Amino acid sequence: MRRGNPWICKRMREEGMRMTQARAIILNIFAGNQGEHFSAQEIFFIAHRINPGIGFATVYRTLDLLAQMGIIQKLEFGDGLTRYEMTEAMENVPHHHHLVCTECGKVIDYTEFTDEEKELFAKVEKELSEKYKFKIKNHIIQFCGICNNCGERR
Amino acid sequence: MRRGNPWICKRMREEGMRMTQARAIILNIFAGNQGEHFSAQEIFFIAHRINPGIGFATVYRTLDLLAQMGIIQKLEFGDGLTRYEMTEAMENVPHHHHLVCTECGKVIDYTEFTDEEKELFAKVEKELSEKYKFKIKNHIIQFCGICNNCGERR
DNA sequence: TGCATTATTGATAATAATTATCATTTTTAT
DNA sequence: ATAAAAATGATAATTATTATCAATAATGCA
Ligand SMILES: [Mn+2]
Ligand SMILES: [Mn+2]
Ligand SMILES: [Zn+2]
Ligand SMILES: [Zn+2]
Repeated sequence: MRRGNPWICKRMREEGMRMTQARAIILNIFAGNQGEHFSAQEIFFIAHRINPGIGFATVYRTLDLLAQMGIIQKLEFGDGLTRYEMTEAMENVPHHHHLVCTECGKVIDYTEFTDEEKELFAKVEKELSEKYKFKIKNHIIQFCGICNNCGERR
Repeated sequence: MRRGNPWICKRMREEGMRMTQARAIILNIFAGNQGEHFSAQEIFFIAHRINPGIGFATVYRTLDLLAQMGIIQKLEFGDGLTRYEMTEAMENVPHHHHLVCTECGKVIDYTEFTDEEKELFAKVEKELSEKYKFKIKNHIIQFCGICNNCGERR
């Protein structure tokens, strides 16, 4: 079986870690499902279908590891589950923000940013960094409200 | 004992709910500690000091209720605990965003927004609302990174 | 290719946060 | 004061996540 993105393999080897079957499978799940926001359970079930030997603990460990490495990012949308998606450090992953429906939990990604928006954000990050001596690595932006569906059935 | 903000009492009565001791105590904790981000446990311990009869379940129920009413807001900063703060629907609560240290968990509130920033945000919300038919109620904005303290000890 | 070393795994138990249950107590309107 | 209903607190039950540890698989080298 192909053992996933060579860049990731290299980074792992450099830190004395190994590219294992379980890790490759989980990475593939993320790579093959752009735009999804997976919980540990969801990853477990999908991985389990591919290799029924895989255990729950490994899923949690791998998610932690990949998050540490900056390959995936932890997200919480208020439904009590931690969710994960690939970061834009990975190729083909566009920068995006989220719309979260507080009624049904639906999450919409959007990627349309005006130049004005991008510039302003860069400026704000720079100012905050300096003012608070804070090394900003990324931002999480969610607009919370009521989605199309939930709005209608009122 | 004073039974808290009349506006909140009124809203509760209107929906057939009652302004109870426990609720008043918890509301007071929030009102008296602007800028804190309390977990259920923290609220429980403080409330317990004021009235040792108060129970854990009531704390959870009250936090849920107040969040439903839009008086407090749920926040998750990635430390596994759900936290709460008063919303700007309450008087004396300024609109603000968060800086979150991914190393030690420290959270900084900041309230300095330029007019440019505010205008742009209003515009973006409006455009998103229309494009995705999404009633936006509020937004959660966090800049994640490494705080002053954690940065130095590297 | 076979082997030794050691990171990783899977099964399982342990934690810890949150939710559900239900008899008892408060609140509120009369 | 009283009756009806909402709310509470003690406690058990769930549920997500972590820790443990013997067994397994990945890696570098002979
Ligand atoms: Mn997303
Ligand atoms: Mn805050
Ligand atoms: Zn919805
Ligand atoms: Zn820090």
